[in-house]
Amino acid sequence: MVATALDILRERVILASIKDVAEAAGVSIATVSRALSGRGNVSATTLAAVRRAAHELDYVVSASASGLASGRTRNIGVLVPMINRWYYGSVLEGISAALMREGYDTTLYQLSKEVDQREKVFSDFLLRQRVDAVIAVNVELGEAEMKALHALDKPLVGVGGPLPGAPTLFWDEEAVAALATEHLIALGHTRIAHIGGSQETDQDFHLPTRRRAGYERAMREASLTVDDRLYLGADFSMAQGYQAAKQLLGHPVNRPTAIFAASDEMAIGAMLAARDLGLQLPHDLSVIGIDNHELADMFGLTTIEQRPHQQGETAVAMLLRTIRGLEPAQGHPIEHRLIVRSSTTRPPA
Amino acid sequence: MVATALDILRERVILASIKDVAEAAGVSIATVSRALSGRGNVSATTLAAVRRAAHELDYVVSASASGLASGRTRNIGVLVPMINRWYYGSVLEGISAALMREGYDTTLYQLSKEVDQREKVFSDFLLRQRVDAVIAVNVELGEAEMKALHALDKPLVGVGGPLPGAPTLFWDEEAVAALATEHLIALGHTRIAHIGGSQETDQDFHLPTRRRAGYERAMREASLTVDDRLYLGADFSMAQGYQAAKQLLGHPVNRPTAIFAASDEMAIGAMLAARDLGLQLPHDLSVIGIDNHELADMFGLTTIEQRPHQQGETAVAMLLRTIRGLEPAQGHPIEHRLIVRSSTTRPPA
DNA sequence: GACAGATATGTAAGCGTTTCCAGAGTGACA
DNA sequence: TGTCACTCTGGAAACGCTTACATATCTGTC
Repeated sequence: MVATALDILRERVILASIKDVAEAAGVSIATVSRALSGRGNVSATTLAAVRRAAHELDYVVSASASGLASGRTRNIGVLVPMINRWYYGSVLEGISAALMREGYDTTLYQLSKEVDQREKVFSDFLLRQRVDAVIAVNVELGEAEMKALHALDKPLVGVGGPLPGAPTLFWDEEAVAALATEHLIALGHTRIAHIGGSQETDQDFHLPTRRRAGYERAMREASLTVDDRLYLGADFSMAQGYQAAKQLLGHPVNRPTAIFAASDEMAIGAMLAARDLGLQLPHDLSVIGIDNHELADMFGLTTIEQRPHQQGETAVAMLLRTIRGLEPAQGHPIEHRLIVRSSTTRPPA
Repeated sequence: MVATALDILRERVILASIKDVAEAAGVSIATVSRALSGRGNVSATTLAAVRRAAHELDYVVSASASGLASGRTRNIGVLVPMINRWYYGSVLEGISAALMREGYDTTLYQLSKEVDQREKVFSDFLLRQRVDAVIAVNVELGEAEMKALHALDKPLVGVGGPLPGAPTLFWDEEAVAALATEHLIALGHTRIAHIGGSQETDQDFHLPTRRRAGYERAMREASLTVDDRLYLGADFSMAQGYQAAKQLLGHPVNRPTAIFAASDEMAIGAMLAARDLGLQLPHDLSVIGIDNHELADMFGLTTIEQRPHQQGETAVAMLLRTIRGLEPAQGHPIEHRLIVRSSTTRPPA
């Protein structure tokens, strides 16, 4: 019988257990466990022998057995409301890369819109004793959910959203929004519109409200009137940003000279709308967004940078401090940075 | 001492074990296991008693213990090259939602660009016996990696990329590209440019090459000459699509009347470039992409739809068939659909 | 050279399940 | 009434580790 390429693939490996390693190295299984896990004293020669045996047998510790015996799983649960948006994808990439570097697995719990599915995450999935800790990304939790999370009695870190009772990496949303607005004010704009969140988006996370508050504060501090007709809600997507901008710019009276959008995607939508209306950018209209989305550079969009990948990495670092029993990390604000590109300029004379 | 809101959160739950449930229900632990897992015979009354006891004690089976004893983990490993792109995020959402519905956890293995990290996925992470099966999304695996994957001897399903020896959900890339090209030909175009992949992108997955082949086949079948000057490589991003289109359209001689881009993002970049050059769309230039990206609708982009969320769901269904011991699913092509919007029209007279 | 303290190793008791096996009970049938 | 087949249940042996405890060996000190 001729071995085909596929036959070779089928070549199956019998997994070695700690016992096999112990025999091969000529020591007890307790010593193997100590040598490989780095807990307890092992002489240098024994350590070397065990390592070599383990390597030759392709031994990898069984997660179930180790987890059952020790209560540690080397696995972290990550709670996200969705995955296929640039922000969440980037945070996840950061988290997953950092965890892998530290030898941890990442298991993903997407909080579905379907209520019973969402409930199951808290009542079943997280209770299976599969994770050592939880990172919650930008999720607004109900009281029962918070209780369930804390009842796990496992380290917990929040990213983005507020997470009562747990260290959280948060953006000072108000300050960020104020900064964006102040940038426009400093350029001389007075009629500044804001495209923020809608009723709907605000239920998920209160961020739009806080950004709007920052915008209004900056306006007032500059003694500019806040005109409700210059506020429009949208769902943070490019398409709705486009719609909202058309609405704002199409009105014959008192057209704004600048738009502050609560996300880069909406800001880009606004730029496209202005162009379609025949406005010259940035001469006739300045636009600023928030995120430093990967598309911002291409559109020359002035924005405020948040680095989601970095946030994911930082959250992992905070979590590991706690897991390793170091003084637990404190929640703290994420730094932000204004990136000025070509989409903002002085208002037309 | 007054209980604050945070104190309430700290209220800790002692986890019940199967023994507690057995005592509460007045049966043996073996019976509880049978009742709750649905394996083996249990009388209706016993079943009810066990269920009630389990519910009252908030009992959830320990993943480690169950995994150790049975070898089943109720956890699926998902291999992806990256996360923060619309396509991957959407596939992941589909996979994760479908798995959760079935009571499975999803653990994420992002194949890093760093070689040693990538190697660790195959040599350590996947061998920890933490997963029951693996879904590989659009990853081009080396021979050693394929061997490692098959050596796990666990069900394996591929999405997108080719996965020798495992059922794969794949796109007929050539047919899709040919269809896009034929759409333009049918409208009367003869000078059709193609923006495809670059050397670099092709190393990751051979998809750009196959798409180019489809384009050339369609051209030849229509007796049109394939002009190498009408091919440009890019990295599938909007920015590089923009650059490539500027290059193609800026040339004074023999400007193409249509562009087929191998991704919607590149196609949108091309549309923006054309606009910036003062061309009237779609009159002066037709553009077609591939993906039906979430932005395609807003830009009126004609495209060929692939539904990544759906693909994720389907992959899970295929996997579960195998896990459950049903006749394992066969790999098969994903259906595709031409969606005609306003970005394509007849060439200028 | 005796002894304390540190270091290295082995023994064995879990960890919380699943599942094989045996035995008890039940009903059908001759 | 005895036998067989079937359903239901419990006892107990895994599953592959970690770790408390006991023991043995090695330092250095006086």
